Amino acid sequence: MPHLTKAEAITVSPSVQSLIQEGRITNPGTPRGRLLRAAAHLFREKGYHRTTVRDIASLVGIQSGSLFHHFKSKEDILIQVMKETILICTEHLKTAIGDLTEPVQQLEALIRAELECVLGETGEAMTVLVQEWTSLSSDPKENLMDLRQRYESIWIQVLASVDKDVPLSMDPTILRKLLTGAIAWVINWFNPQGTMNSTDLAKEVLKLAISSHRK
Amino acid sequence: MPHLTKAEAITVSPSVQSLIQEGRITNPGTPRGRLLRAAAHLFREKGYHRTTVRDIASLVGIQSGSLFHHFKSKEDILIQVMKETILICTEHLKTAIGDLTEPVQQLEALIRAELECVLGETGEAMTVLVQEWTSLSSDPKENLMDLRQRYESIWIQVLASVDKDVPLSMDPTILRKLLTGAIAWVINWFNPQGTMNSTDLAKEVLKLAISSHRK
DNA sequence: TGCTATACCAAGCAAGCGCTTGGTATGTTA
DNA sequence: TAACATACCAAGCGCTTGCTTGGTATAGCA
Repeated sequence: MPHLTKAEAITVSPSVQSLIQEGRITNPGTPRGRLLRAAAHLFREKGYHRTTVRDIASLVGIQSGSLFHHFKSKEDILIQVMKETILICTEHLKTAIGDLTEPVQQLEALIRAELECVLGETGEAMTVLVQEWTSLSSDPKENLMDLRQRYESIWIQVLASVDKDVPLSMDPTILRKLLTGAIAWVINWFNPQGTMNSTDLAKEVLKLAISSHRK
Repeated sequence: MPHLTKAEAITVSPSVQSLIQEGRITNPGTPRGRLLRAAAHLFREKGYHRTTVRDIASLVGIQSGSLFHHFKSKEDILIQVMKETILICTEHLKTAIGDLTEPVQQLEALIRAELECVLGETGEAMTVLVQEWTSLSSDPKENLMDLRQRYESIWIQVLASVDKDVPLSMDPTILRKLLTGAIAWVINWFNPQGTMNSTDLAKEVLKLAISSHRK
């Protein structure tokens, strides 16, 4: 990400495109959208606190002060990044399931989708979302909590349907929390350019969840 | 942790006590030790970057400047906290295995021990250790990497011996990475005061690892 | 052509940050 | 008892931070 200019073509998936058209997320072609992309990138690279507003501004080629024409504070940027990240990832989950009917296949699709979200451009935002949770004021917190809830409900629903089919090793709620951690952590060790791709990794994670083991 | 005074009795486990006597970690009764404990506590509570040297100093009741009599920089404090945390947790792993001979029992003991480390006082330090890894200069990094390697080798050894006994669902190296994430994440959702204690949780995590499932 | 909204710059302010300095009190050793 | 090491204080320096201010250029619309 050398520099974000107006000329740069922004390619997004169809599902994200519909989110833009509905006005649910910012168009990445607009100045505001470019700033959000730059912020997400930097948050991921060096974390929220070590990223300065000057860093973000210079990445899109404007002065740091001009940034506050688009956002009312640095925290506001974080909130927007978090919000749009959840929306995009929720959309990814939905399209990943698509018209798959087999529960286990749905689960594998969910795992792969979440892996790609974590490894993707806004990966850090998901971690930051938890890590910086305490530093948010309560108003945006509720909004985000609601969005996160919808995201999680997709998981719980699929896990429950898998459970009826192939008994899971444990309660879906706890399993989901453990999987969340396992998946979120891959950002710290997994190299998508290595011999193993995200599809392979998804199959491994699936093995964690599905097992015929029973106490 | 209202205030750390000299008078306060410091109770530590026998294994940690031997580490102190060997001079491998700082005595928590000394000023330096009290500062390290305060720092670990604050790093866990609000992260490394949001913790100021003034925060740490005021928690032990000294001026912020006096802190630099004991440590040459804030980063130095982080390094020491990381170092001692790994040493203590490695010791916990060893004593957890104890004289257990059954590999699966050893694995369960390891899981419980790591859970207690993560949920314990220095829990954040383990996360910070990864999160702030990039902000360290290369010299202390190598030292810490070596300590971490020894910690991980205990896990890999036990997992390999389990594999011979009860086939694991996947390669021990990958399994360990996934488990690391699952366990590290519990800090974000698990309440040790709830109906489920860390021993129960350890049994659940064990189920993730052990299964008769094979592709 | 004038009006307004958008997008930005140049300059800088107030607060907070890590860290330094010069000095003091206390206890230990020679 | 002199010399020294340890543990600290009081004051503040230089820098970075998020953010503000007053003003300008451009474009669409009336």
